[in-house]
Amino acid sequence: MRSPEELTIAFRTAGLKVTPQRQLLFRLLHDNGSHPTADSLHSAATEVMPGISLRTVYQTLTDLTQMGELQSIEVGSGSLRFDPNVSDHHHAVCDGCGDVHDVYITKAPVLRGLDDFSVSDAHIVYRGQCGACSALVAQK
Amino acid sequence: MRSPEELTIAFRTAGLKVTPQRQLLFRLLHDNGSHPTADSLHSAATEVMPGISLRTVYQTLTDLTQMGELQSIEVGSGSLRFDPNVSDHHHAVCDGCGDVHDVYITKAPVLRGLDDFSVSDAHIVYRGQCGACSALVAQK
DNA sequence: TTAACAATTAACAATCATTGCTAGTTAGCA
DNA sequence: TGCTAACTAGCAATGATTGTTAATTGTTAA
Repeated sequence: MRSPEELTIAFRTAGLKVTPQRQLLFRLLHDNGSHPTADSLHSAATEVMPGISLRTVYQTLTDLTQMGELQSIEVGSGSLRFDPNVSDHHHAVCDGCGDVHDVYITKAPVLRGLDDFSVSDAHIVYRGQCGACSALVAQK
Repeated sequence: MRSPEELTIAFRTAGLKVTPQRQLLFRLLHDNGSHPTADSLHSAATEVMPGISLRTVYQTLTDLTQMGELQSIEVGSGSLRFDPNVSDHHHAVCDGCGDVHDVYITKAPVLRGLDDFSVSDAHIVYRGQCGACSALVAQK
């Protein structure tokens, strides 16, 4: 995802308006590696701007996703998560704490059973235990 | 997933009861490669047994999943899908018709960025166009 | 700088998938 | 056959997300 300044230009160019609410969300999302949900973003936004609507957060997230500035991922936590990292990567979810980590593939998997299907995208979700949670389990 | 007959034994052994509703669902799921949702299964079940509750379908799906007879997958369609194929495999989703296909990996991907994370499971979702949908697009 | 207009916001209702609860029914063992 | 725990159906409740709308506010062009 581009910087708040660049997004401001991009939104205006697309005929969209740049409001204080959106600028705040641009800032909260920029370089955010926590893979937040709409709700957690709304909470963070409320700290700075009390009264901001959850609906507005959803709307902005949808806009950003449609513009390709944000990637939405589903990791089985019940709600969508948003990732400002739109490079080609995958995710590892800790079954202990639920945290989501970025993962990169250096060699793509070899497939069988995809005859007659043209793949445009692939996304891998790894599950397991992160370092901190492994340590917790081991100490018990 | 095992055969309806084997599941009957397994359920009784686990202290669970085998009702007509459950037997019907065992049959509807056995060798079912359509990756149905709870709702589509309920529709199919209703054809045979009018009045069967959606709640009962959910309950049985949960039981089967907990017993390891069923795998539940999320492919971004809004609702969970269930797969009686519990072998180690992945899925390809057609962006045209939404159909889900089974995919097998012959060589696992090589990773970067997973230091300090122990992986217990990985699931890949491929997106693209199935053969039939590719043909439709081409003819336009 | 201002007027005009389309886009946005907040609030609230509505939807969809799923789970919780409960009274009545039933499978399966003794 | 009778008992009891498990199951079913029905309905309420939840959580995430989207639809709607009246009032507000960016943005652009004069």
